[in-house]
Amino acid sequence: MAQVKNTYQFEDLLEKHQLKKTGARLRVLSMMYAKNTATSQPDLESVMHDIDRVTLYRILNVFEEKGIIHKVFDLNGTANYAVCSSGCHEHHHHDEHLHFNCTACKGVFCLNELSLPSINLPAGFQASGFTLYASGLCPKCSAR
Amino acid sequence: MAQVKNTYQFEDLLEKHQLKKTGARLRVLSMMYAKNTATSQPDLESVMHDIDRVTLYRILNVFEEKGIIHKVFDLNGTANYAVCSSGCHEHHHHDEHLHFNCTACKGVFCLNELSLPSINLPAGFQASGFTLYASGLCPKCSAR
DNA sequence: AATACTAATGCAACATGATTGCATTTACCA
DNA sequence: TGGTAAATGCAATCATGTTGCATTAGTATT
Repeated sequence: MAQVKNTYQFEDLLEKHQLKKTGARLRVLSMMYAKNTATSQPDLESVMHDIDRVTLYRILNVFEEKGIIHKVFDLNGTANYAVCSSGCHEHHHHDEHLHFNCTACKGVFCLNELSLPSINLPAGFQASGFTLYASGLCPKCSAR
Repeated sequence: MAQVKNTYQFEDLLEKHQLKKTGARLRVLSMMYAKNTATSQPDLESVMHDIDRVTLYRILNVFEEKGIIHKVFDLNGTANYAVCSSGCHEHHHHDEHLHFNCTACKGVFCLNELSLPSINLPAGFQASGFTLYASGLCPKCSAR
């Protein structure tokens, strides 16, 4: 879901994680918080032409390490990133929700409101995290 | 699960799908049926040095189209392929089972015996397929 | 068994995303 | 307002995925 924030809140967020408040990081944050779908690095590159690919790569990496965003792969296996819900902490992500891949618009939706039912694994398997993927049509695309 | 088959059965399998019985295809089949984890193309390349990358790529693609194997992404977003269970048909995969990624040995396990609980999606979303991913330690790695 | 036809393969080349090293710049604290 | 470590930009490399085309090989037919 889109979580509206202003620049001051983004600055606080960076400060909280001991990250310097740079223009690139603030722009990435504002873009990711403004949309309700996950964002791939190519998505960011197509908008922020003046920021180097490697810089974006490292921004996404450090945001993931700090628990600000989490990574989710789309149907092509390319990494997408979405703003974490409140349950995320550094080095301990809590993205056990449903990731919906729209086959038409290629959007990746994080449906945080859905909780996963408990799963019993076969003997010997020790799971540290679950992620449920669904593919199909998102509301906009299915309305056509 | 490892499904033991002999060469004649692999030839029948290819014939059934109107695919020519070539050495490369038979070797890929025997390797994939022999193991109980999913196989990436780099895995195949590291063993079958004499077969071209592109050939392996196309073999995996045609096997997936025919419903012989199905694709599953590992934690790095690279494609892995596993032998389909009985429920798979051409252009209509039935891989709605649990995919387990071992963070230690990097193995990808398809746990066909587990069926997914039913999921209620938010209004507007129309799902055509589900896949559940778990990450953690497989039996061998957790035993250490 | 020889032939012909189509599918399958190998090779070259290209595309995209991920990743590292290093020099330069910038944020921020003393 | 410097000084310092972090952040950025640039160049380069690697891995995987993908297409086109010439050659080879499987298979059906005679």
